[in-house]
Amino acid sequence: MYDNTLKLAIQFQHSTSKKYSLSGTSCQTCSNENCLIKRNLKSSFTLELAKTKNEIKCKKGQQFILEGAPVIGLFFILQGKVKVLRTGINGREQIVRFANTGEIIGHRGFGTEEYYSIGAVALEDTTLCYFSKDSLQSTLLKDSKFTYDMMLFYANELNKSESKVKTLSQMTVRERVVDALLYINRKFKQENNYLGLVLSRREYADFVGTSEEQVIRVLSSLKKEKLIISSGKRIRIPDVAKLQKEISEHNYYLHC
DNA sequence: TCATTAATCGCAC
DNA sequence: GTGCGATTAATGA
Repeated sequence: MYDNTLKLAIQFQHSTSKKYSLSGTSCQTCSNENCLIKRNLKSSFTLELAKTKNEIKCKKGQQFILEGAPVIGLFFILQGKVKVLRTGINGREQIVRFANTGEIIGHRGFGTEEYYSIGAVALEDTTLCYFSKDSLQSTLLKDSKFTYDMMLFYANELNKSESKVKTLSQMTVRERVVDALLYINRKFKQENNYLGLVLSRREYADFVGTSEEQVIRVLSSLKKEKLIISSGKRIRIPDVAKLQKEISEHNYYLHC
């Protein structure tokens, strides 16, 4: 069954190395100050790495990492929003996390893994910076500061994913939905507390691990209780502290 | 506008 | 809590 994905991945690898040569934003002029590469540009090794950057443009809804495809490198989000998912039981998708501008995608597949264990889909038109596995690997071997920063990043990611396990296993559906709303709010904050990321009920369900119906029920009761304000897919949290109280009794103060 | 897709609700289990 | 199916709302060609 992986035949097709493999073929696609190879095609993809081909097109990224040929068509999208060094163009667009260079790392030096990039405004993503929290990007790992950007932060380490003082090093000559990283500067070398920055030169190998490829830019990839993704349309909304486009999948740029296929589950089970061979690992070809690492992606940084130059601009856009992405969901990272894994296919679960019965082919239902489980959204592992969301990623915003400046974040890294595909790092789990890096190193010993041969194939990506996750898929990634652009949630809006997104521009990615792509670095090949080889050039990244040689930089990591030479530049200890960069490697150290990567390690911190990995440690942090692991911490988050452990928190997520706790959330899923110990909280009720309602609490999980509230937690998800607060997470999206923290991560994709927008003016006047509107969530900066619009998700379908299905996507909320896939993220918190329930059915779409459950999400709908929780959201409409939250709306009745005036804890959220929503019109269609857009959701607003009028009082973040009040919503936080819904889960703070658990003392499990969670992922960011 | 109309057709397709998503959201909602009620109901049985 | 879960899952189906009917109804209604939203979206996009």
